[in-house]
Amino acid sequence: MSEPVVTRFAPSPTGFLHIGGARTALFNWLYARAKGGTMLLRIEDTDRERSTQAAIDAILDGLSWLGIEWDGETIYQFARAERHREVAEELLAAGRAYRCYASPEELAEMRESARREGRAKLYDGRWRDRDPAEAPAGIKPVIRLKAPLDGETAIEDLVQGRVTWQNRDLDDLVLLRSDGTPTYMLAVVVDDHDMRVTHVIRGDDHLTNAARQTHIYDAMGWSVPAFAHIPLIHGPDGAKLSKRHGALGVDAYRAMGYLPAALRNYLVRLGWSHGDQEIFSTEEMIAAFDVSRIGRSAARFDFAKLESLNGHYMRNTADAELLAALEGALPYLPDGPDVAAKLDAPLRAKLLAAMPGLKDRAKTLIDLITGAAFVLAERPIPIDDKARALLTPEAQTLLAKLADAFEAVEPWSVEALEQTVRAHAEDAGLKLGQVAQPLRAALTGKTTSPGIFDVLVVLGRTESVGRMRDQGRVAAVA
RNA sequence: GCGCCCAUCGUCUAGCGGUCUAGGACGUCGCCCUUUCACGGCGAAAACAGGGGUUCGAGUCCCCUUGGGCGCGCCA
Repeated sequence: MSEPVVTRFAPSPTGFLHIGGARTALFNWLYARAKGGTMLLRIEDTDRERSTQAAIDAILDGLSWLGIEWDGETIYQFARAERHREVAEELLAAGRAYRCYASPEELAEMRESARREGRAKLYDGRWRDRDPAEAPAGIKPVIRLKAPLDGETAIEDLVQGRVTWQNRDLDDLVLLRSDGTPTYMLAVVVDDHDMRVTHVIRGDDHLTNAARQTHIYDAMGWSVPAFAHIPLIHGPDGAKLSKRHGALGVDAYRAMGYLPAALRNYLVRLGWSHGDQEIFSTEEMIAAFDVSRIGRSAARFDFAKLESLNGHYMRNTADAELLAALEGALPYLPDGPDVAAKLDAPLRAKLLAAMPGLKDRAKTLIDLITGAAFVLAERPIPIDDKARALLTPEAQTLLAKLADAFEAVEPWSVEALEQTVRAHAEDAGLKLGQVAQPLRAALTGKTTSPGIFDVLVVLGRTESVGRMRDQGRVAAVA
């Protein structure tokens, strides 16, 4: 009965896809999926000076890493400039727009006096009804919209509610620049209309634009789409999260070892809620999502929560799948390429075996690599200071004896190993921990690791005994 | 300066006039589990910005103040 939902994500390729843009894309995508509609992607590349192919690639790459897929062909706004110009001419012909010959200096003056006199409207409309015959020679005009002078303009925002402006505060915006290129305001309206966009979901930094864009829709006699202006994401300090303030691109989150599913889950809960639910599978998100549940206040970005969520997702990912995710992320992670270079079938098998113990202790894929260092290390393995301190002469003696015992343990299993170690500890009058810690130090070079018997099993008899002998010492020598 | 938006624990949020002595999650702090570290379990501290209304009754509605944000380009 009602028309199918069409949303769009419309980034300008002047930088990477930052976290706010990623969430906007996510919301557009979720809404379209939730309503059985489509999400379109439009690259707003009309600023020829600042748009770059690198930025376009980064945005596309970021979206696909996040698992956000758009429908249909990517639309490039600049390619539609001719159509935008047409609409401007149409408006001009219909008397809904006019040529303005004001110079930059005049404009600056107008702005200054408006500000001085406390007026909202910056451009005074001096060419609005002026005879074109008075046009100064040799000056290329811009085309401005004849915006309504009185009354008010309102939008029924799906998130913000009814928002109203007095038309006397809104001036005649430029549609076409003096060089004949369309402005953003014109291009957005024409494209959204031509693309049959039904729902414009974007950051609330565009809220004021909605009023002015409404004027263009009205002038063309087009129906205005539904707006949903979502609150912005701020940095931990409450200031705007933007490129200028050190915000990160989504590629940075990939490089920090976050899983796309975790980032999606974190992002969806920033501004949107579904009762007390914190964890959402993609299917659940789609089923539960609605713009009416989006809050109106800005949120601060909290790395601690993202990290916690990421840990949750890692623990709940099957070992093989997590290993695959790790391998896929290796090219982007610090030291990742080194790991990738030495990753062969036997090593992969060891990592897989170690994964249950590793993933419980990791919040990010970087943690996973750090934790897996003992698997990756080659004899003689590096021993850190805290581990070194554990390797006292007594401990070294113990390790040597234990190594002898390990030669004979059958089978090489957690159970058999534990039995052997406990027996040794008892004989020596030591607690299990007093034996386990030096053992851990010799085997992993650290004071923390997965369960020590799991470590032994993952490493195998030869490697384990070898590492123990590297650190061990027979009593007679000491 | 002008316009618009926002305001519940440190953070993300639940709350849609009475069930709120305000719930959940992250973080913090205890305790338990324990071979380390995690994980897990249990528990604690922690918020309705302030002031006026409306109402029998306000975190929930209205107004003001304060605080924050966004916008005000021939950028997008």
